[in-house]
Amino acid sequence: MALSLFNTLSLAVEEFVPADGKTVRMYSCGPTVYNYAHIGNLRTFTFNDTLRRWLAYRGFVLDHVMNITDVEDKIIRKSMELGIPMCDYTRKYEEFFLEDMVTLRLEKPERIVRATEHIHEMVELIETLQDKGLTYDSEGSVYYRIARFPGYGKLSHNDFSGIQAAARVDNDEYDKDDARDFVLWKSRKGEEPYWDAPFGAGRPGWHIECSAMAMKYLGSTLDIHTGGVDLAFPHHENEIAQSEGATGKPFARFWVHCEHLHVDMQKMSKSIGNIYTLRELVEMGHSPEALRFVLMSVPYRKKLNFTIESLKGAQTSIDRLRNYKLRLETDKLADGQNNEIEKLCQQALAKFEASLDDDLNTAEALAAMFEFVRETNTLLDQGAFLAGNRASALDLLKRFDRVFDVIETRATENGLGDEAIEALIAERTAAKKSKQFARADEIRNQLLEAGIVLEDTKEGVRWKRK
RNA sequence: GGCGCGGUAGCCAAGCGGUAAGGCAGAGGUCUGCAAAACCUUUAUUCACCGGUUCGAUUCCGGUCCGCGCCUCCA
Repeated sequence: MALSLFNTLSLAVEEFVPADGKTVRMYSCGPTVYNYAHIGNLRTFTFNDTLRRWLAYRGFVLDHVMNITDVEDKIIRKSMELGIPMCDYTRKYEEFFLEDMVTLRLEKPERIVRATEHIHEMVELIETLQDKGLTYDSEGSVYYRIARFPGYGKLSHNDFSGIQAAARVDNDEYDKDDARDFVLWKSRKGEEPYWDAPFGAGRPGWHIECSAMAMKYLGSTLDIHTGGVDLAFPHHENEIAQSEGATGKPFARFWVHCEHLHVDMQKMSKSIGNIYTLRELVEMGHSPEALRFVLMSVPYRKKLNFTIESLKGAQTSIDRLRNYKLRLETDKLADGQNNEIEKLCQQALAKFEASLDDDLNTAEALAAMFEFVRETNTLLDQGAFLAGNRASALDLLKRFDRVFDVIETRATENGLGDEAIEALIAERTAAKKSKQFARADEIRNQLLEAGIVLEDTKEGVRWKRK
């Protein structure tokens, strides 16, 4: 089966091929940088990463753009409260975000673009919409007149025809003609940051940045546009109105949305106090890979219920894969090649690939791996796994890690060097031989404290860094 | 009210017409000086409930109950 994705436009899983057959032009709504990203944000960005990696695995070239929203109401309010220039404030959180991406092993999109560096493009886009008669001015601000855009609601599958005739909506804050209308350009207020524009000083509305930047870098029609489910309406619906209103062409062929993450069955919220950040989890002693594993273990279209328990389970699962890899690399195996095992490798790879092709079914892909690990561990125990089978099993792990990226460690050498460790192991082996088990255990504990775990196998001692 | 999603073992979760993957946790066992690692056995005669279609339904259709999301800012 070919690579397919669930498209919010059609509410169906469709086969995906980039328009030009080769390069995937993809846009992802990025973070608003006014705070640390929480694990819910991170789930969506991890989904972007999985999608990226799988597209690349399938041989497509990526041209992936992600925006950084660095001008927005909350940002303005917070930076003004703190008396810090807006750009200093946002730059700090942008850096934290990029650090988190590295920690979580999220691949960097080809381009990460800031809203404040594309005001010019936004102004031009608004002018185009004005020229087409799709806007109206109100007290220095510019609004989109949705009644002029047929098809509004096609992404969120809302039928707005009923309220189409609605006359001027009462609203203290905005002076809109229709409830669906939204602001493209907000007139300057007080000491807020502003930019000059033909229609007056002010700042861009929330939605315009994505349309302007996506089209600037990727053209009028994107292959894929991604974001969290909550963005489908109104944000993405409005992006469609802006972009298609201006170009008359479909804005994105595929809209792919990632479901939310809950914590302990509840929505994350400040009042409940169940908002976690990557940094907090790492401080608590959990590994970034464990979080990555948890986030990837539930397919992106299902709500994910995060618990600390699941994080611990994820770590155990990762350790299992790492132990298996170590075993493949270090076990003494008899010469030859067992064809049955080669067949198992092929089957596991086929299931792994088919699962991810099927709308990124990461849960099933994981199952394929674990099934393979269990089966071949048994064969390893039985001595049926031969030296000639090593390569294909390791290759399978490598392919798995091209997407999941949780097996390879980034642990750096700490304190003890390899030679010192080998020396201590030799001493312990000698102690064991002369039945001095107390001394042997003492050495093992000493190494454990240094982060070295020993395993006694039939062929001798195997060690690994924790 | 409108649109959409979901209810599968203690927990997470796949499967979605042919008789229940996988992970974690638990119990017992093999191996070991003890560990660790690994393996084996064990944990759903059953997939919220009630009807219907079918030779056959967890999978399709209708209804009921429960939970959730969006419809205002939100990943």
